Amino acid sequence: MPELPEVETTRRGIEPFLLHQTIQCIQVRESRLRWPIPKDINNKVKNTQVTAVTRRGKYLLLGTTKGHLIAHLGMSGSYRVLEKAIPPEKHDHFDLILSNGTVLRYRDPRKFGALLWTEEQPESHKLLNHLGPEPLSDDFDTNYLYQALQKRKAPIKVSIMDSKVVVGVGNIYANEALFSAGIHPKRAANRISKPRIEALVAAIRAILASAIAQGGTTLRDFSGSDGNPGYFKQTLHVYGRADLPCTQCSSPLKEIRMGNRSTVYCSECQR
DNA sequence: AGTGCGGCCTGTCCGC
DNA sequence: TGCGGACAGGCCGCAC
Repeated sequence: MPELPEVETTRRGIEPFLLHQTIQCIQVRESRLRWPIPKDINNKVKNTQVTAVTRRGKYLLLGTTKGHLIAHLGMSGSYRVLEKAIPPEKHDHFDLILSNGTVLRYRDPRKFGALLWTEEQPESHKLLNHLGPEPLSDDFDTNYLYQALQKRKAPIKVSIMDSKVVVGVGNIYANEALFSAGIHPKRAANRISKPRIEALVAAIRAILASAIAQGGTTLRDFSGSDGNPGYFKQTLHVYGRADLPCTQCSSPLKEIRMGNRSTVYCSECQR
């Protein structure tokens, strides 16, 4: 389940192989992803040059001389770089083939990922134009988050996972950030004091930044490997630890469902 | 406009 | 040991 750090690690891993290279074609074997890969995508990208490899939220953006490829890893997607084409395996849904022979191969068992094409500015695209600030940018600060939450009486956990509020905070890191900030996941978003919001902003930034830093060290070489940055060995204090002792106070962690998602917290440390 | 939920998909795990 | 079913989860798109 790629969270923002995994997506950023992927971006950094594939960028050196793609930048300034010419796309020869895209070979699609399975087009039925989250949305169908457009049938004419190959005509669009053929012979274009990659001018930028960027990220917005959990979307990867490949800028070319004619438009942008918008990619998403969904739940189980991964890219790897091959020096030359080798026989695809199960779930290897498409290859982006460069004119120098390098192949960017996409694998995604659950097919929740996406590959789309747009000729408008990607930030104007329907999938991106509603997105809130990047959690690691200067736009995401205490004042911003506090203001954004004032109209929301939904639980804080649901709110920070809403990409209109801030992008890239998935279930794992939402649990961890709330534990770190000492905030109960069910607390109404508009009933949290500014100092506590400040702690939450700091927690979100710290956790994501640390995971990205570890991704950078974990991932030596995107070429040849399975392309999966895998799970960072980052210590998870609550996620996946239901009924185990709190790392801070030793009382057993509780698990509830919120919006059909696993939510783990310490009822002593989080209020 | 904010909120809640269905649906997409398949590997993994659990209970019988 | 085999098998069916629940579960996991990002996030859009729709209903309320």
